[in-house]
Amino acid sequence: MKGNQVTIKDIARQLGVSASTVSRALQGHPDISEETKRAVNDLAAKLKYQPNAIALSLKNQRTRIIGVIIPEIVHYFFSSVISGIEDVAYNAGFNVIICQSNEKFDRELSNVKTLIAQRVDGILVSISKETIDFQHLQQIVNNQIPLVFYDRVAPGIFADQVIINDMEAAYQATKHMIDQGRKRIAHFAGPQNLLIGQQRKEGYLKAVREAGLEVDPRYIVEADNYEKAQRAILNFVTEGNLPDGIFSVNDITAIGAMKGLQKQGFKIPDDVALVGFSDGRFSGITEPSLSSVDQHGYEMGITATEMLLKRILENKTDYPPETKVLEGDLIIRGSSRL
Amino acid sequence: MKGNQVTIKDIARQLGVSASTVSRALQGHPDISEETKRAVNDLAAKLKYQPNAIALSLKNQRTRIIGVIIPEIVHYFFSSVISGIEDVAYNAGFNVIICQSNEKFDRELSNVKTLIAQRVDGILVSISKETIDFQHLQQIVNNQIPLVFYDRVAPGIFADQVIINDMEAAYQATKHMIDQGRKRIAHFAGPQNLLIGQQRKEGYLKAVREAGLEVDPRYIVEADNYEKAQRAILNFVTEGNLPDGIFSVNDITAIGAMKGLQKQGFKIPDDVALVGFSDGRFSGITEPSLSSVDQHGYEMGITATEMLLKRILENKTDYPPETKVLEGDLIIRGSSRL
DNA sequence: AACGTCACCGCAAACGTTTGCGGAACGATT
DNA sequence: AATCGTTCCGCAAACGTTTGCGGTGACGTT
Repeated sequence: MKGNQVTIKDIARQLGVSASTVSRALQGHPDISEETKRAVNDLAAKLKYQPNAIALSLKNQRTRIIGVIIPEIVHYFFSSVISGIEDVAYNAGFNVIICQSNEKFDRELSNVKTLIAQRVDGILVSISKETIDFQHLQQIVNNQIPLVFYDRVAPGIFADQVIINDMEAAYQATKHMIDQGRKRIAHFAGPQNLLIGQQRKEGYLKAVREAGLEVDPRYIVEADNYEKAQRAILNFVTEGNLPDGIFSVNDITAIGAMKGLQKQGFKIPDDVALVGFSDGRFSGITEPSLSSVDQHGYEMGITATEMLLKRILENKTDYPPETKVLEGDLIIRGSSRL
Repeated sequence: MKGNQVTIKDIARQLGVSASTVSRALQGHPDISEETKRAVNDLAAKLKYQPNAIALSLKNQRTRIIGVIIPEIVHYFFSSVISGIEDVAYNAGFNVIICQSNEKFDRELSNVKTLIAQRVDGILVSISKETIDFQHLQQIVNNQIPLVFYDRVAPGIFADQVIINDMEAAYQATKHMIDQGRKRIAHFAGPQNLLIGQQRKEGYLKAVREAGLEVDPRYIVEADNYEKAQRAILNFVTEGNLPDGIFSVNDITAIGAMKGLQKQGFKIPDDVALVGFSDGRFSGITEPSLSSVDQHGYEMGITATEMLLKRILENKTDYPPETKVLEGDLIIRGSSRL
């Protein structure tokens, strides 16, 4: 972009008319003669004129851009969400600016500032694992920029949100193993400052308690990635208290557990049943295939963006925030089926 | 964005000074008295003033935005690339607009128009599987917008590109199986209008020929996804000409082959060796784990963005295009090790 | 001849910011 | 008293576009 892009003024100059005439001609305004319209449109096509979206944004006070803050793109779930967002945005004529927080609070902060500076028409946020202060998000609301949280919401912020029914899904996943006769079920939990971490643990606890089983604190381990899962498995083995079922906060953790157990010579699901969360491309591929909760990332992206676009287009300032709860579907595969 | 965002004018009005004074005060211009500077900065902080990036873009004729066209986000390789792009862009103070072509030519066309209209400072493109006409990409060059292709390049367009040494990597992958004594090696090939499809096939052919093996056309199948691989396997089985090694154009195809073969009761790697391409998160997870070529998506994103930023920042119009070739690393795992 | 009615088009302002230039006020120097 | 140098600030233009308003000329009607 160094000044050689064609503008309305260029067309006007070459045709010896004013910029306003060109503008109106391009819009088919009735005030302009057919002859002029033809000349303008022909020249515009010849020069491959593209209206300057920046000038339009400045004039119209809207950018037709929506900003997305995402913890990490390289995750099946999150990239599915982006895909859903992008599809809906595209069909509505909106563009998408992606900002990755990399699970860092500082970067999330910077992302919010950037998106506000860019005057995006709306923002979609899933907060980072580190985020416990929410002033920057409040700032979005204060600036009257429509805001929708997806998956990981910020408590206390008056905004729309779309989540899945984490507790219920976690309950179903755990109950499923109990129904198969498992008695000592562990939970590999996520960060407890994230609502989804709390909810999934709650669901697990509910199922365990409801079945009259003992809640063993040693069976609740904070482990939310491959390596931590492997270490947790080793701990179980060395301490001699291996569970007979594990509900993990996500798939990659479950797979870490699977690989760890198999390395130790244990059989899945015979010795230990496994259920993950947020059904990724992995699940069908492991041996045995992994039971998991399908989190419907693509649908979540679609839903969140639709909610956001609704806010943007009807731009009402009175804000009765809405919460949409998607159902997570437990998909039973080889890792938990006897 | 409906006019309630704080502008320089708001600050100026409240302080009874002009907009120019506020602007200079915020930049620490020496013409402005310390007293005024303090007043301006205090008020700006209090009102949480954020400079309007759109106005700046219009004035400066640069947006500090780079546009990315990507075939499909929901792929480990492509999402890794985005991650690399986003990291470099962020550190350089640039934003990233993502456009997904969904492997459709029409959508790619529309994406290009959008990015030009948005007057992005540079564009990164990996072309769709359908793209055989390149005028829209030439349009980018004509508009003097810096352009870098990554992974899937467009022939005949005078622009930078970063690719991996597909032929060599494919050659190594195939040769590796030959070295292990395989004699009847098949290739599951990608679309041949994509350079990467051609190159990987070339590498395969080179290794086969070099070993003095016969090139059997029945062993070269156009199959680049899970389902097509499964069908191809079935064909092999029913026709009774099962290969003893398969080099696939990507991992998901290799995994389709693996699952298909296992379902038929064949042993991997004993009966058939498998090697995939573009090492994803999958590879370590299958049973047996999948040999693959690590395509270094994250590094590719970094390299491409660095090349692009260089073009943007030095903004020279004379264009000796550069091609960077990254090395793909063959990673040998259980699926091809005897 | 005076007026009205069209059809067609241009002027200028506005969006928010930066910046060259000019100018006011003041003290200091001749 | 006139001039000069500083210090500090405002005016206006520019980026590309849209749009209300006004203007011009041609033609028809009285």
